Amino acid sequence: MSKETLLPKLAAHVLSEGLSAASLRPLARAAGTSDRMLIYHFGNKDDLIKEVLEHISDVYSGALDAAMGEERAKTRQDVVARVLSHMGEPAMQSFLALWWEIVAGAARGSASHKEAAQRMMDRLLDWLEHQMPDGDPDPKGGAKYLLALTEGAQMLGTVGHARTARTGLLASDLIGNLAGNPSQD
Amino acid sequence: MSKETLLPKLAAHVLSEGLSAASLRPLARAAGTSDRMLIYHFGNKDDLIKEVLEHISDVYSGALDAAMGEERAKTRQDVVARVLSHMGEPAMQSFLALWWEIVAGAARGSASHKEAAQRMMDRLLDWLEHQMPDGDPDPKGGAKYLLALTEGAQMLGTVGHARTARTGLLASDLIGNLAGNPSQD
DNA sequence: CTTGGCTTGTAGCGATCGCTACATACGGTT
DNA sequence: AACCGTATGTAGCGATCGCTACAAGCCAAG
Repeated sequence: MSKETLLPKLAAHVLSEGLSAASLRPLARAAGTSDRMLIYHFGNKDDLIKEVLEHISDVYSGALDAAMGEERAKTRQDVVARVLSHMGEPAMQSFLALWWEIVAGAARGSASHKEAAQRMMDRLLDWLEHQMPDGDPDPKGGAKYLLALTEGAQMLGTVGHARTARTGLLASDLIGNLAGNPSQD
Repeated sequence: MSKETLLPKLAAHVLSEGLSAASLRPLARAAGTSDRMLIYHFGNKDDLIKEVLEHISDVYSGALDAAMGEERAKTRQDVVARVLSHMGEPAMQSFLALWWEIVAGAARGSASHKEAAQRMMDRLLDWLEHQMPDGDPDPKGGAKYLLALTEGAQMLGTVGHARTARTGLLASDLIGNLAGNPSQD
């Protein structure tokens, strides 16, 4: 079984169980091989994780492409709503959990975590720029602004401050009418 | 040696080495005791970490109080500048690294991580409200808004997107003149 | 002085960690 | 047929993990 065959299964296991639970033997079991073979293919665990993260960031890029949305958003609030609904999908939950582990790794100085995180933010930023409304006065800067805002809101939701995040977005004066379904917390 | 004596040393070790490196024997060494005694005092590792995180969130509250600032900020951009300068201090770096580990733990479903994170955000939000400009039309909502925005910017900085964060803040139309020292990334 | 409850040291258990040594099997080249 | 590089299984190494059993020391109450 080749690396390329292994990577999707390894990625699936990392997504569902988390980086901190990703040790060789469980990973191998999930991929239908042995720890012995994982080391054989990837050299050592660090390089394995590195490649898995690269693989995941590629998959993530693909998911963004798929959600690229044929028609542009009309307003910045539409963009925010789109991001939130995209990240709120169940399929994104395990990715979101992994995301914070990657950020934590980057904060602790891991180069591979930082690279993976950087690539994903590059990609997300790019996606956001393409989503910006037609007549937006500053699409590039606005995308960066919305990136910070939505990521912060995302984090707040993760730690049980979804209500804070929601109220904060409403108070941004960009998102005047995000009416509808309430949220816990 | 009592729990109360131990906690600051344990907290210091967790801050400097990270949660993922916090195993009983190194923790005990750092606190001048034995793994045996840590279990004796705290029951098990989970409860130990829980108490350490509670302790740290108390210390963090204190640090916020100390930085409460005698005079109110004049504008929302002042508030953002204050937060950024506060979190940019070297003493805050290890706390920031720990923070993302806590968020990651919360995202993976750890109740104690989530509680600690919630408390810290409660406290930071409170601090932000007190920092809001005098004539602000919506201090409570505005604080939540600035919380999401600055936390997102913080995260971007952590993963090597400091420049993105900076540009995003500039483009927020609230932070029109954050002139001065440039930043990497 | 004795007793009894805190506190602590020593030793070790079973599990898991990343990784390696060694041997074997297979498949194509010469 | 002999050979050789790639792939794989089996076994185990030394380290670390969280935690526990057992015994000894300590110090105040009786």
